[in-house]
Amino acid sequence: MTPSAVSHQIKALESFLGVQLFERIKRRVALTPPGERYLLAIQSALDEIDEATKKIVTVPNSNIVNLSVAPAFLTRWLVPRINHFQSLSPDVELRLTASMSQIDFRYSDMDMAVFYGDGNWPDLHYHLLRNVHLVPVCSPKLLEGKPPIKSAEDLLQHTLIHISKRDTEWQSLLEQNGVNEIENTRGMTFSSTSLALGAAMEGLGITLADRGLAERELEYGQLICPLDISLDTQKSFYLVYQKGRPLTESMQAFRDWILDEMQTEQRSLQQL
Amino acid sequence: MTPSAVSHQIKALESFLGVQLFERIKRRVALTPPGERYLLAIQSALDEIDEATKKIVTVPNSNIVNLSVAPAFLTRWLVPRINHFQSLSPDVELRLTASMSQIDFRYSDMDMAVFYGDGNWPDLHYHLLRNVHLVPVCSPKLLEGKPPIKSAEDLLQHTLIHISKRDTEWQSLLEQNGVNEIENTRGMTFSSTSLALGAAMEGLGITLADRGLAERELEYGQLICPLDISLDTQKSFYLVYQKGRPLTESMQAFRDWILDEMQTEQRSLQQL
DNA sequence: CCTATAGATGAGATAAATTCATCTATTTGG
DNA sequence: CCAAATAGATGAATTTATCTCATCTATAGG
Repeated sequence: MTPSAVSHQIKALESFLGVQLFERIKRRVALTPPGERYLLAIQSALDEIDEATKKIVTVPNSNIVNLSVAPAFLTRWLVPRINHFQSLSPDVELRLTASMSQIDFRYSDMDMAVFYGDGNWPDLHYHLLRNVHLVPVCSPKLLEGKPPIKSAEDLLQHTLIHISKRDTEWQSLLEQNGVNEIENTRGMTFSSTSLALGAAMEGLGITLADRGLAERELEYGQLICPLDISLDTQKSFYLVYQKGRPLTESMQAFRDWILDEMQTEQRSLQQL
Repeated sequence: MTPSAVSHQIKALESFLGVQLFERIKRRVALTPPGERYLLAIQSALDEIDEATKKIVTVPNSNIVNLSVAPAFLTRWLVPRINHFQSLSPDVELRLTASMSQIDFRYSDMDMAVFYGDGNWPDLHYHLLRNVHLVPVCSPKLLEGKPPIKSAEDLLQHTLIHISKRDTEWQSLLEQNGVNEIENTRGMTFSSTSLALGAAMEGLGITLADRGLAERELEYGQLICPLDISLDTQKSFYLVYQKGRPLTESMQAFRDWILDEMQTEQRSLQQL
């Protein structure tokens, strides 16, 4: 709203009331005594409306949180830890939806979301959860009886597993590691990280995955890192929700938990 | 504002709040518990705004009352009594304007008015001041050396004085008193009651006047009633002012005085 | 079973609010 | 002392919000 709009509105209000609310003093304005009194009264009333609106919107007993989550993050990070959150907040009910797209909150029932992206959402609150570093992973079975992989170039001897709409990831990683001319390599494409990881675990090839999201498979030896290189995607997972929207206590509980959990993991990783 | 507009606004508010305020029960709506709570809080706040606005608008020290008054009423009833009002409310300044038309307050600086009419003004507050009964009046000089006036028909032997735009008054009076065929009688027309009364006092003819407005002239013998008949015009003088507009203390003082004065006069008349 | 009615919806019209361009008068800095 | 910057105001144009109108669905009443 511009100063011009404010000036128009003040003029209209003074005309409507038949009372001068401001005294014009050269290039300044000052409230008149009636203006002071009116301000106090109206401010109080508007504060009450604001308070009542906040109370009504933040329904205290709304224990449901609707979450739209990037699928890889959902299945590989969140779901395994959900029990920890529930044990801390037993009365909160998370309603989880996997979605690869970045929903538009205006046309959605979702309360919060986990986006994978660059964090450029001016209309949203967003909290960094974790940066994404992609590393090549494959089944140990893939390498049995095969020459060891010692360089990025050696990766090309195998099937590269891509994820739809993220074709550039492999190319970026290879280029960063000295492989400049990449011919049409043998490959296959899946529509999601989960599917790609599943295929990799079956020994169908090598895919790229965020180390943190594949850590359980890596721990159990279902997947291994055949080469110690990684790609900084310049993208991250973020917790996002609408600006200007009061959070229920359940939403706050979830936000606080997930940020704290990420910090705890971050500390653990730094100690290793 | 139509039900349709209300429905739209309720829908928008519920969407904005993310809370259902009304429960739709077939063809009825009922407030939900959150709706009840919100209503109480918002109603209270809006009442405060309304109160603050009323207080700010009713500037306590505005001692001026602008009045637009039907001319006959002004000159013949109000002006003679103005001193009484001033003695009771010495700090109130009445600014009086004579106007035969019924002003439109939206386009006028007037605070209050005295209208002559039928009292059908739905957008205004109106208080009955007095009913208007017209009686024929003339100067005693007119009748000197002439046959006495014993019936309505005898009135036709004299010049009838009309007031512009109120031509039907004479005709109505005569018809009500048995004079059915009225030829084009000799007459003259003036633009106001005051002028007509002035002409009657000069012996130019007989005019119709409200008994109360001509009472001083009748008292002093400047005018007499040549025949004891009267016309109920179905119109009255009313004090009027805008609905929804807070009255200053001066306006209230004037309203209370004039209504009280009229009641006092009414009692006096009834005692006679 | 038909008519009337409450509430809701979408489109168009109207009203209100805001922005933009410009002005005047004052303040500030060189 | 003068030029540039700035606060507040104004009018016109644009944008947004609100309201009305037409219509619909489902229910109630005669």
